[in-house]
Amino acid sequence: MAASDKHIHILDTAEKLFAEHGYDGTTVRDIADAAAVNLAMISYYFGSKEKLMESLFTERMSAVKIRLETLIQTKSLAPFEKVELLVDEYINRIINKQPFYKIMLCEQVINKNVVILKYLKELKLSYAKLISELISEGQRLKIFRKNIDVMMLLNTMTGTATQFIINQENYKEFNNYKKMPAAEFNALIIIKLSQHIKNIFKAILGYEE
Amino acid sequence: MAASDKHIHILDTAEKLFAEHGYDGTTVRDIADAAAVNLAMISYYFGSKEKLMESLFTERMSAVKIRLETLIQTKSLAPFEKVELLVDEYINRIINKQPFYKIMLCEQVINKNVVILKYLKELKLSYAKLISELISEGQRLKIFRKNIDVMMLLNTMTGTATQFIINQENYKEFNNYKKMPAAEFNALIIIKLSQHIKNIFKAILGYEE
DNA sequence: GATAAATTCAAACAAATGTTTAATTTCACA
DNA sequence: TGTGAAATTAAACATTTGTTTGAATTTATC
Repeated sequence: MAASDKHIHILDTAEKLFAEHGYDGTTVRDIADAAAVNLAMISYYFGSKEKLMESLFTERMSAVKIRLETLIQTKSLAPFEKVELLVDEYINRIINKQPFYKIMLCEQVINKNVVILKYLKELKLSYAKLISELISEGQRLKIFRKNIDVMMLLNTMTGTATQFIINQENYKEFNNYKKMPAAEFNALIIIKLSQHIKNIFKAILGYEE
Repeated sequence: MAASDKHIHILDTAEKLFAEHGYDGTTVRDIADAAAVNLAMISYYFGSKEKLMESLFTERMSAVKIRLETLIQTKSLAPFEKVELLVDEYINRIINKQPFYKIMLCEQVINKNVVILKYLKELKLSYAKLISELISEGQRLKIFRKNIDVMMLLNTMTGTATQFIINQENYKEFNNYKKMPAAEFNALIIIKLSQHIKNIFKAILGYEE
């Protein structure tokens, strides 16, 4: 296995374990064993457990950051189309990257790693500003209602999705989805979640399609 | 200090630390030091770190459980009044008990302690069933729309509130609440959150006051 | 005030932790 | 094919971890 492949392999393994048992609940030995590499390789490649975590974050977040910057440039869409695009992309991302979003959630509660927290804060504020401008534009065009609490709306989007991930097994049980194959369930849930959030956005922003 | 007082004092201290640094990120020595009791007292009182955590959970959840059982009995309110009462109570509870809800959040992500997970699952399903019946009643009375995804609606309530807690400092910064005293901010936010969730419920359930 | 039970304490325990070491192996390239 | 850098390894390192011990102290009960 090439060095860069091993690097990626360790990150993938660590992600899985951090998501399952938390950062502090995962030992460097756990990661080494699961990735089938020597214990010392983790220090060798990443420097430390903490830096491995930071590597994982910057690696996984870079795509999000780039996408955000592209979105800011996009001019061709109407405000409500942009909002809905944003919802679709977010739901797709969180459902397809559940382990990472679990880690992110815990990391936000346990405010320990300042590097990660600063990184997350910047990204969040960028997002809030983007949507703020988007909504302002819609308000100028008289499509959106006035007095929108942008962050509260974002909390609803991210919160609903996050809570869904945490609550997934209960959801399956309650709605008799237990037997459905995982891929099919994921596809279904992406549609359901997106629709649910868009309905809420419509109701709060006050637009019709 | 009486034995039962010390018991409570240790639980309170542990709650604070678990919320700040997570279960695995908090050592028994951290708790003993912060509570100003001897290290051995924690084993003496609770048996183990794990059982201390379980004690904290059953202690904090018992009130919720009792309240839920009372709500199930309540007959005098209209369905939409019951729904709104439920929202109000939930938001009040989560805002006033933030540290505990942070712990609960992480504990759900990191599915380790089976005792706690089972406890939480039962309570959640009870809640979902209560609201399910509530909504069915509203549907019979033609007050609520048909085809409501109850768990998704609950995810939105708990998710929005949870996300708010996590995101609190960013929210303050973004909305210029930095200088507001904590008590005043909490009071304000309880109103804002409740109103926000109730608006969403109204839109999705489709009723008017 | 004597007695026994409950509480408190410093110290010790073994196991687990993140990290480093120093020797060995692998591999690209001349 | 020989050489030096990169990669890999088992072992060791010093701390930290949850828990226990056994003696000392306090408290409650008579």
